[in-house]
Amino acid sequence: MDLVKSPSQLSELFREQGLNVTSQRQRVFRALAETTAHPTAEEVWSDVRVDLPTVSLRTVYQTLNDLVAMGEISQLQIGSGSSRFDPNGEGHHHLMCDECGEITDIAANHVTTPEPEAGFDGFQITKTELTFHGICGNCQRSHPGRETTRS
Amino acid sequence: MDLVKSPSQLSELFREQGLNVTSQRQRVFRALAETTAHPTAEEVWSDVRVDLPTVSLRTVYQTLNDLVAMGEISQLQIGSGSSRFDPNGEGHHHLMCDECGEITDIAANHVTTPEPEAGFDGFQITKTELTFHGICGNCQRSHPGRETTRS
DNA sequence: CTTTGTGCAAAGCCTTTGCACTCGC
DNA sequence: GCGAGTGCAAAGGCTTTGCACAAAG
Repeated sequence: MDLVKSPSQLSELFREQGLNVTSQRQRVFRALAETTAHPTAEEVWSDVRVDLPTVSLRTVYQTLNDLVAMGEISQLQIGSGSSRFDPNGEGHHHLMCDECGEITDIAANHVTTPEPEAGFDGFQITKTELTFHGICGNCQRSHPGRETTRS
Repeated sequence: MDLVKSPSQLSELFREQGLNVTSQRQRVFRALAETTAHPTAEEVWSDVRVDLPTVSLRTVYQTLNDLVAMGEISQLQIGSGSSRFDPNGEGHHHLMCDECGEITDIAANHVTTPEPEAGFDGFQITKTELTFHGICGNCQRSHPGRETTRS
């Protein structure tokens, strides 16, 4: 059930294709292995920049596209905004602040993942993702209690 | 814990503000009461058009904006794409096809909703949303077994 | 010297709104 | 006649890519 190979496997693959394995590319590989379930290009970028602050978004797209071309990850064109890229990244859930939009990851083992009863109309479930909506600590501090959550 | 008033309450409110309650507006109210947790304007539109096929997206935006202005719903500018509007809409979960992006609702009682253990860093959870990712029946039929889910 | 990376700017797409007009009460 | 609704088209924002040049091995 893993979809994305480890950074070293991907490196190997790149070499096989005659592509150099640069530090930027390796860092993208790692980002894909470590980040959230379905990151956008920008999320990958921001993760990569932790270690390589000068990397350009252009390069991230490039590498992501290369990976898509090789069939190593898939590009999901979903809904409105940006594409999301699909590595494995099992075991993440989300805590999302409805106020500021910040998303925090939660390790899966902090929560019991429910199993739905059987497939719905032939739907084959590959991944279960939990999103807890609410107000993050920061936003709660900013304003005592108002519009978004009214009591 | 309900955030959005019932259609009739909202109608009343509109009248109080000196605004007419038209069929379009009422239908938007109902859509907000019935639809998914955080619908986009377009999702509301598409729901409304079930009954009022000629309604314009413009009108939906108008009504939604009115409601936001009156503080009855909140507009969440999250991530990249379109704003989402926040009514109550408790009790929905999602089945999302990673292939075609189709989203199906599941009634909450088909699934046991897990409770996370306590708040994470002061995060106050107001809503738990489950998203099952996978491949829908249609997409499975389209191609026997390939890239997106590899075995 | 060739392959990558970079930065900017433009292309393209999508959501959202402004405008001018029509409709219904 | 007035408040609302409609349709279109334009504005605006965002993601993604093309290009020309710089850097690295």
